[in-house]
Amino acid sequence: MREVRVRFAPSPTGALHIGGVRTALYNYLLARKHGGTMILRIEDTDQTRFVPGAEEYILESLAWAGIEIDEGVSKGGPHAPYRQSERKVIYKQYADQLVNDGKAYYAFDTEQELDAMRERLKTQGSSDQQYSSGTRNSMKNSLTLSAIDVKEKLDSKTPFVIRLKVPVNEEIKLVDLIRGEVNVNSSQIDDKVLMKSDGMPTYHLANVVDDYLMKISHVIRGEEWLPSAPLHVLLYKFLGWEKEMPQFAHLPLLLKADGNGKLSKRDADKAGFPIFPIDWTDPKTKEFSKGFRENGYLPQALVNFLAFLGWNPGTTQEIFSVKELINAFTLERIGKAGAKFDIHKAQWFNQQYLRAKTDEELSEYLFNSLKTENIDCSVEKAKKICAAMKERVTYPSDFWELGKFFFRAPTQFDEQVVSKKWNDDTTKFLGVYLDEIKKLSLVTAENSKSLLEKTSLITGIASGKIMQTFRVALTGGASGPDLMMTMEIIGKEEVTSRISFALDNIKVRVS
RNA sequence: GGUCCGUUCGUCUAGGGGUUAGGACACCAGAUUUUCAUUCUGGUAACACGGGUUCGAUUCCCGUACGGACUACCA
Repeated sequence: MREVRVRFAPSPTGALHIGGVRTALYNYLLARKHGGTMILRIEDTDQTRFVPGAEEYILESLAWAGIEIDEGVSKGGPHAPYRQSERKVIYKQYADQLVNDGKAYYAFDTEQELDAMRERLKTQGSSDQQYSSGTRNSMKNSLTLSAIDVKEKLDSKTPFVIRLKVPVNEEIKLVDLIRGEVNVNSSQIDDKVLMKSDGMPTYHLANVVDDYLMKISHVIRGEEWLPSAPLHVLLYKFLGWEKEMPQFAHLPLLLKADGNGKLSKRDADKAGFPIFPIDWTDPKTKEFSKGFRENGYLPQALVNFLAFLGWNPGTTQEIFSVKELINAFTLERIGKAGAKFDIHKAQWFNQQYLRAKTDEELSEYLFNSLKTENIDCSVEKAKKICAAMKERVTYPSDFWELGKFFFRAPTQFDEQVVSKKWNDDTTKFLGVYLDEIKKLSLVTAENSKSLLEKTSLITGIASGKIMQTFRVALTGGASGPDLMMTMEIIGKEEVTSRISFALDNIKVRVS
């Protein structure tokens, strides 16, 4: 097997879609598995779609996800530059070569003329309106114009593009590592523009030239490129690079969770989950897109989730560290069908990764929230809270969101529980409990528990009957972690004042 | 419209000519628990359809349907 060199080649036109992150991940996994090289190339040949900040966004997103770049933009390397806009002269050279070899030609058609051609074909009922072997002879190009005319146009700086002269009726075979053999007849392919009138190459020329020059061994990209892959094969052939042609692997698409179709920001917004790695505000439209990072997803969890969208190891193991992923990953085990993006599973992965952390690591998350809330807390207390909350959080912010009551006495009480279960037994039980707890010097989970039993004996009320109202009195909410531990954490002062407050403020509803 | 790609529980998927079609998420139920959650146990639930080939097809082949991608001087 030749040296593995793969590339992730996004264009800086906005936020990096989560599907792009998965593509990058698979590239990265393959590179790491074979001790190869992961290259980041920026495909910015469309100047009209360039969005400032997008490249930085891509870099930051990949770094956050732990996808390391060995060579490329921001990193440098033997094949620099890695930004296509900076490689203009290189592409021109190969485009010229193709023209000289008779594999490509100049075309001078204006936009209006192209439109007219398509319109004409349409009204004729033709099934395709492509600029191809069937139409090129009726257009304005170096194939139909005299050599003198062409020279004159070129000299007078008439805008032109260079088009590939796609042969007629030739079977083009392409072996895709995921889909197997794909055959396309060349008559189906149009005379793609290789060089645009602004002197920039199109994606097709640029990616083939760069992949060759950068010695790419595997092209792993989204399925949307499959239809143009035969064209790329043709280009390799025409350029004389057939032997060095990389292997192709076209990844199945990420689809929306319900209904059909490609996963879009619209759908994600509607369902309330992100589809971009990190927050992004479009500098032009000011449109905001939320990110997985800011929404509390751990990068490892997201990576694990993403890896399983379209790939699986063939075992029942689901939790994989990046190292394990690298080890287990093979292109052969990538599926063919599109995968629906179900955020539930991502949440589950997030929970799993959160739970695997130590109380100490977890308390960092809590401290983050406490800092913005301006609340002081000892490390010991934070760790205890995290230990108690660990099994019930999905996101790091949940430690605060679900555990506010550790720091703030309730002012409101769960309506449902109060109206259903708050009764004379509750007030009686809590009254006695309050008196007893005041006698303790320190409240621990243990002694508050035995006090519970003691109070039960004194009052003759089973503790089970009042536990829910007890919790509401203490925390305001109907559910939460172990109550005794909660009492230990908030301490005697808080426990007594909260019980008193509840007793004074919750009205008994006579049923 | 044309070309290409795809189709196993609701979702991610394993499997593969003869299986009780397996796992995970979600969902439901029971158990545990001071509540909720956790945990444990159990359950509902799938081979798109029609033709072949075959003793036998969900698996192979061909169609159909459905879905998707592409069809720009965008990537």
